[in-house]
Amino acid sequence: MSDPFDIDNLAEGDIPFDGPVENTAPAYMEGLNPPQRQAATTINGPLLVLAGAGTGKTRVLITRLAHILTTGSGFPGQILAVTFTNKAAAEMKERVGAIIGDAVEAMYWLGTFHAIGVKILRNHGNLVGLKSNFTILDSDDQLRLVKQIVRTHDIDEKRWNPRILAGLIDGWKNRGLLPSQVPGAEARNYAEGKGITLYAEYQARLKTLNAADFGDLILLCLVLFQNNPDVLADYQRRFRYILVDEYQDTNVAQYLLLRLLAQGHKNICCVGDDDQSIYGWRGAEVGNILRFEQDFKDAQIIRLEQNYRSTKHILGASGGLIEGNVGRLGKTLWTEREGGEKVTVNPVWDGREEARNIGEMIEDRQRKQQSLSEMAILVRAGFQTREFEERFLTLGIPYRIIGGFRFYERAEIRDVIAYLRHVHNPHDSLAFERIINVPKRGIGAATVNKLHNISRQDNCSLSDAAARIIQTDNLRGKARGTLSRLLDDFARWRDQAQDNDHIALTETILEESGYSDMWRMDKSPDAEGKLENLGELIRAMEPFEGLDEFLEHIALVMENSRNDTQDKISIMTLHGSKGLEFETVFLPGWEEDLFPSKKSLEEQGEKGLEEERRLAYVGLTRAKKEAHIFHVASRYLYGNYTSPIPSRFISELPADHVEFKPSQGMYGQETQKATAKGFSDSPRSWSQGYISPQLNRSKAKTGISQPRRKTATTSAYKISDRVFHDKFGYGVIMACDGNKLEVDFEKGSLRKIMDNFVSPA
DNA sequence: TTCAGGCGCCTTTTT
DNA sequence: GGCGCCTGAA
Repeated sequence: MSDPFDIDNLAEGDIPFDGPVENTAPAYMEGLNPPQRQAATTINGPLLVLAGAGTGKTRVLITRLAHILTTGSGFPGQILAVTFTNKAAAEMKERVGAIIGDAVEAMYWLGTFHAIGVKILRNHGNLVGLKSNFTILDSDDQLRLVKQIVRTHDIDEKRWNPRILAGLIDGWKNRGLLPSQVPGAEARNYAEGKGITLYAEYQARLKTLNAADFGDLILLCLVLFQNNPDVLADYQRRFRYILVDEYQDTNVAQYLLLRLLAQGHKNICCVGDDDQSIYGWRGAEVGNILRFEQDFKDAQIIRLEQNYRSTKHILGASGGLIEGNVGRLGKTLWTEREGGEKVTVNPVWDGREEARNIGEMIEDRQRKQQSLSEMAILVRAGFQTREFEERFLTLGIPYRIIGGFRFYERAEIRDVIAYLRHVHNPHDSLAFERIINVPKRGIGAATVNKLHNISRQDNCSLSDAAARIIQTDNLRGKARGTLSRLLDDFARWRDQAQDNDHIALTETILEESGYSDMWRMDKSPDAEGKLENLGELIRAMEPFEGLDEFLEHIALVMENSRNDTQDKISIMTLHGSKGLEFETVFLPGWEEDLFPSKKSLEEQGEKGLEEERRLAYVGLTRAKKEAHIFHVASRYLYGNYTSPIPSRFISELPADHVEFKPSQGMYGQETQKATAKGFSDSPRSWSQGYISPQLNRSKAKTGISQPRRKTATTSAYKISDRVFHDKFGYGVIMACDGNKLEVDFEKGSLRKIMDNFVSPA
């Protein structure tokens, strides 16, 4: 499907830096191969760079930016550089800075789509009904607001879950559709046609709240530009060069925004890989990349196909797999590297076996001096991580789970932020509602309902409503007093906020509101951790100048930036692994229904299957040297044992690049290929040839635990010491054996744990 | 208003 | 099997 002539044709095109510059190529160009160099220097006109996995995409992006700036073709402020994550934006800034120095600080328009949307709306939001200090709602706030609206409409929430509506609204916004533009047919998707009305109401409500949700940050920019050609023209003039990373992940709204902005200078460069588009389920449109040539006249396309990451076998296996997708732009990755091991397929009995086998392989590689940070376990779904965690805790293999709960999403953190948000902006009713009865003040649903009614009637904020109600007899006794006190508290905190010491302010609020006390009194095992998190929040606030900056930061950056330098193996979802690379990659759970995900196939059909296949492709291509696929015969899922069949993706792998491992004695001596038929046709072969876990465990003991025991030092802990564990909380040591402890945890479990996983308490 | 027990769901996730 | 959400009783 790939067209090898493309590159040749393009290479002979009129590239400004052919010839003379070749000899005097600046240092930052060194080491780029011809297509990479061409991608970095073709700065005029629309350009699509199709960058396969591991082909040096980031390098090209950085070089291109450096090239534009050092040749004086554009000033830092004239470049719009868009990424999808804050992490990617930060990395880009750092690496460009390493080449061009402090000038990178002037790259005001380098950031995520959303961050750029915010910048535009803070300046011109008044043209779309937003004051410049508008609040950014996260998905939690968004859902609460949707619920409120649904409830005013007498809709059966059982039948029409507000979450569905929130999802629909997101989807519409991703496609750049205002309530008036949603196709009528789609109204039927929620509550017999009320969907669009509710969407309209939701938008109206956002305006009263002076708030925007994530989708609005793009959608309202579109509206702004469509209705105000003069403002658009300004931005079109300003953005001399536009650069978009991970273009395959753009949604329709983002694409439309780019297209508007690019009409000025038409110097737009999009970099992406259609084979790595894995976010279709949240609105990403692969079509954007497939259509680039039609949408941007005279567009050039450059393919980066030389892979610098993986061995031939890994490229062969992943390349063969992805060929199963139709409608690709097509690339054939190649490498100069020789040798390497085949991708292995490992049938095991169940999830515990899977974790045990992978654990052994990890220890094996550790003994061969491979560091843990060069290994990763990539799973399809979050729940798969548990089995590995448990196994690694017993083995004492340090691990790191990437993704999962994020710091700013924890309830206690969101509570404190709600206090701060409401101090910062008294009209932030969602924040006010969140903490109006946290800690418990005796202001329950009945009171809040009254407040909502007033707020709707008088079109005022919730705290205004509160201020009004306490003047009346509408609310009596205790509630009236506490509410009045709460309003006084906020008034006082707002005064204190004038001092511009956001840290002291937060500490005051935590104490005076009784929030810290609430957790200090709490007897539950995680209360301690919650208090620690509050401390961490205060620390996280330190780098910021004031409350404004901090709130803006956390609205857009939800990730936990705890740095952790210890050598650990990474466990993460396949989605989370995009853009990363490891020497060795373990891919457990390649079974039908789990991977490809049943739900994805049910909802999206062939389209869903192709996205799952791309996910498999992403997983395999993370590996530099080794990729090991696992599938089980018995998977414990939602309280039931299931007998899955191996993933169809396994049988799609080209045989030349794959080694099918024997299934741990389950088929006797015979090395059997695990085709999709393998297990389902002969379920009995599992029970017949299967070595019991007990047997295997004793084998594992002699093979694995022994050398570990030799190096075991005497633990600093002794029996009856109290300790704390990140996951299990507090406990008391019941037994010590070298550095292995047996701990009776207060949450009720008795566990064997390596001493470096606990701290004294 | 609060808390306990029952019901239903259960992929991926950034901003 | 377990968590979160909602409902109903005190």
